[in-house]
Amino acid sequence: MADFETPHRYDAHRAGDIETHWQAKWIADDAFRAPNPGDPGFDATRPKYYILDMFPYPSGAGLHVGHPEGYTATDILTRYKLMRGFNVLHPMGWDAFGLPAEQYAVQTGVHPAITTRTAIDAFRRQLQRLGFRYDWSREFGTIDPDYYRWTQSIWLRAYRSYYDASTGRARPIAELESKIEKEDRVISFTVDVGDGKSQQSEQKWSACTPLQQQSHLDTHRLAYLGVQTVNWCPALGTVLANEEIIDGRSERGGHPVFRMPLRQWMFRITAYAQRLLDDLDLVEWPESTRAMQAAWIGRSEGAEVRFAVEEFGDLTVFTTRPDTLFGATYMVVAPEHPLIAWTLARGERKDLSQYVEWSRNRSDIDRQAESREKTGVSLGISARNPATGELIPVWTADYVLMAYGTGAIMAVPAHDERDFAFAKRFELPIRCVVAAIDASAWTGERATSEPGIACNSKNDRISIDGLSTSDATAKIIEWLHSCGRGLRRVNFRLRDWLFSRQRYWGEPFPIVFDERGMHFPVAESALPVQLPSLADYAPVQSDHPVPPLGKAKEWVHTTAGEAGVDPSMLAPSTPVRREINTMPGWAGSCWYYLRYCDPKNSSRFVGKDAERYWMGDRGVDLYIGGAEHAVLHLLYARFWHKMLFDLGEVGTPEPFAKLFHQGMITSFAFERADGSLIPTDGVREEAGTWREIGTNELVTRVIAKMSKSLKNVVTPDEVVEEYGADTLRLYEMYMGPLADSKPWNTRDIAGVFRFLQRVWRLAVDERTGAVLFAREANPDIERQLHRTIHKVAQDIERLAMNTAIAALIELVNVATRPTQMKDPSDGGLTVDQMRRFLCALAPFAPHIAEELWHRIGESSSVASASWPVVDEKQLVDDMLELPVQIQGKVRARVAVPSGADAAEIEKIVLADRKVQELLEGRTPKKVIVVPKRMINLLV
RNA sequence: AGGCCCGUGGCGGAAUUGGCAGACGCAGCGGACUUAAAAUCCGCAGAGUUAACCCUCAUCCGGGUUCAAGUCCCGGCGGGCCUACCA
Repeated sequence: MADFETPHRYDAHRAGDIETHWQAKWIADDAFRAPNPGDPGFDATRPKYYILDMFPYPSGAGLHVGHPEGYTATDILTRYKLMRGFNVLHPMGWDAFGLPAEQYAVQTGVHPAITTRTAIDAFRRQLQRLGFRYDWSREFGTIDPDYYRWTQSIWLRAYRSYYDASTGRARPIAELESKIEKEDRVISFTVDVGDGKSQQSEQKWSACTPLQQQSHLDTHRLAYLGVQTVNWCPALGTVLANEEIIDGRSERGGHPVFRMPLRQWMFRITAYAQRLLDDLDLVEWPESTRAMQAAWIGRSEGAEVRFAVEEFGDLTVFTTRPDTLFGATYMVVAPEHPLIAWTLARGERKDLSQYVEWSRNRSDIDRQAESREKTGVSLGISARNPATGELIPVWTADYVLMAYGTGAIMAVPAHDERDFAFAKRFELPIRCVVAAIDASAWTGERATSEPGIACNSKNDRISIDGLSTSDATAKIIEWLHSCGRGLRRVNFRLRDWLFSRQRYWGEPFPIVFDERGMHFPVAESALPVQLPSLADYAPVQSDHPVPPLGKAKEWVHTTAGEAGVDPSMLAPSTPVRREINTMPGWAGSCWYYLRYCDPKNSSRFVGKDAERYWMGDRGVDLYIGGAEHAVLHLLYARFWHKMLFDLGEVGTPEPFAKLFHQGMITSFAFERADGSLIPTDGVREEAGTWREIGTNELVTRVIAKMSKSLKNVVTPDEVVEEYGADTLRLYEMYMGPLADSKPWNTRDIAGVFRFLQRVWRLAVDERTGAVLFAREANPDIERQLHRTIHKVAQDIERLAMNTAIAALIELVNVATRPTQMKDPSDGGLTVDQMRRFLCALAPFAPHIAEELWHRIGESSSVASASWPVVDEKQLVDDMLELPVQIQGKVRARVAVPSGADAAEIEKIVLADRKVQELLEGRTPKKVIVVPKRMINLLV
């Protein structure tokens, strides 16, 4: 409350008035619009800067104070870069399709089309109240048909493309098709044989049915229909990508997930595995994120080795340790491996079929719960070890995964922990074939997987005994190759990306099926395929996937002409059914940063000129968002971008040049002696300690995530109400380093609020409202002003907003007039100094800066001012006080001219009376001088 | 279990490249103003010792490299994140 004596004080009410006034004015003046090349007002002489916040997912709960942290940082940088003469693109929009919105809708009974719009409006309102300088004319949501029309279009491009391994890039599949047709190649394809089972077959292209031809092409398309073992989550009523599963449960909701084979739309992201790995070198990303992506891609080098099985043929394994081949005493195949079906077909094997059935129905959680006790069953057949010539037994066990490598392994129990545990459990032979480097004897108590020296590894034709692991590996691969039993191979952990979801709230696929089961794309001109409005959109909880779109019967069953299939592919009257799966939540966020460059374009997903200009040579200049997207979103978006790059649609190989993760904003909670947590309102403070209300027991303050149950959630709205948006922005940035996780402490907010009050008082008389200036510039303040502006600029560039603000506070503290000062023009800043100071403050606290800027007589916006020029001469002192160390301890300080070189400094210091006293007549044996830093005397 | 990151006053943090540890803010203490309080302004403020200066100790613990270590290296302890049968 403004005191009656100081009616012109900067308080929460005044802050609110100032902020809403300027926010309305900025919007009315269209001040945030960033023109594109060719637009009026576009200045081609300026360099571009594209700064992007991670796509927010507007939830019904609205913003909490964690959201604006990254947004405030990008806003500061945006405003700063504009003042530095850049054309800045800083857009905002909404990622609004997907599971959370749909689940919220199911819970509340309100259609997701309505709940998402409401949530978006609330988010936008809250963001605008903080004064963020987004170009709102570029705003869109992934649920806008004008947007998802292009999401579908890009998907179609992937559908129409294949990865050409010879050139290492994506190309139109029509090229592949005409080549196969011309050469009339023998092609392989899958035929359904009923019962959901299928078979591989092959013959010449010309002899194939169109369905068989399509089945073959599907094995090349980048977006393809394939049968995969999927992660089925009955509770969510949908399948999930591997990336969406944590500890065997769904990332959202923590429901159990089961594996089952299903025909689904996939993305051939594995084709890009090597490039996705290699190009991590092109980007300026946090090391931890690059490491996580590399680990997810999971490249391993090794060999493929073929073991002969009587009558069946070759059983192929992948191994990273082919040098241990002589130690392979048994083999294991995954329960889903074709060898199992083959074995079962040859005769009744109840134990085997029971094991396979049991392991298939076991969720991943069960597997983990049972602490990895190895289970398995022998197939009762043998394979020949190509190195030893021995027949070794073949087992099946669920510790071998069908989805990795070939789904089969050679087991080397002496040198692999898992194989060792299995061999012990089932009493299988263990043979040491790698001796330790230190020549210590193998104890047989545990597997040794470290590299060493090969031993017990020779036959009539080859010996690798005595070779190091790497030499032995090279030699055995060469030998395997020469006798046709194996070859060098690189394997990736990355698997193809499952892109279908059995949910309602997502982009429909632009695809239809005819009665033969062939799929046909919807023509570009017929896009978007609109999501039909469904009253009952709830997922169907069941043991088998039932997509809710199936309920839109009239929409599903249509004709090729109605659906928009090119008449040259299918006659318009042909009855077809639409694809009823939808795309996953990730789809829309894979390319939104491109759409921002040219959001209204109705003929392309992004205009070429706009894309070339804003994306430049390296893509988005700075991308800020949470580390939780380190793998999923960032990997998917890179993959889409690379496809578009190959197809000539975008100009950069990578989408995001520089990435930065802001830390999490946590909160305080209180912990009892037994470790249980107490909500914030159940505790009172008493002389620096905290006691639980009621029991009066001492509790300790701990850092915890903000959560409803702990009653420690803080929303931007309440902070804005109490202090204003500028204070909130300042506090969020002042808390600590942007990258760190830091606790919200409501008590500390007062500090930055008081700072803004001092800024205000520096320029405005609180009693009269008159503007105040110093009559003349104080040279010390002038010097510090230059230094402050210099430091603020440097700190913003490295996103160290906290120290930039500290520098601004220091300056204001120095310039503040003492209460006793009778004539305000005896202190403070001159109008010219005030102008420059406000420029430096404006990126952080744009509203108060704008208000004062106008009060001191400026008419245009402070945001369009140029960043103040710093006089280099003001940054250096004439004299420096150097610490003088004797034996490495600071004992004195000596003033030296700042330009003095080492010899001069030594002379001055040794001549100093205090130094001579401390030396007591001793002569230094050694003198270390670091100009501008310190001097160290050793006696 | 493995990989990565982190550990600085009562609290949030600063120290950008190995060079004066603790900037700035919160909380605290003292003073000025006031009849008084709030607000404001001016100071103090790592710990020990001291009237004060000095001095000693101090960046989780223990070693090491260096003229010099919060910063680099090795080994512990504590916390966080990621991965988790990937052959």
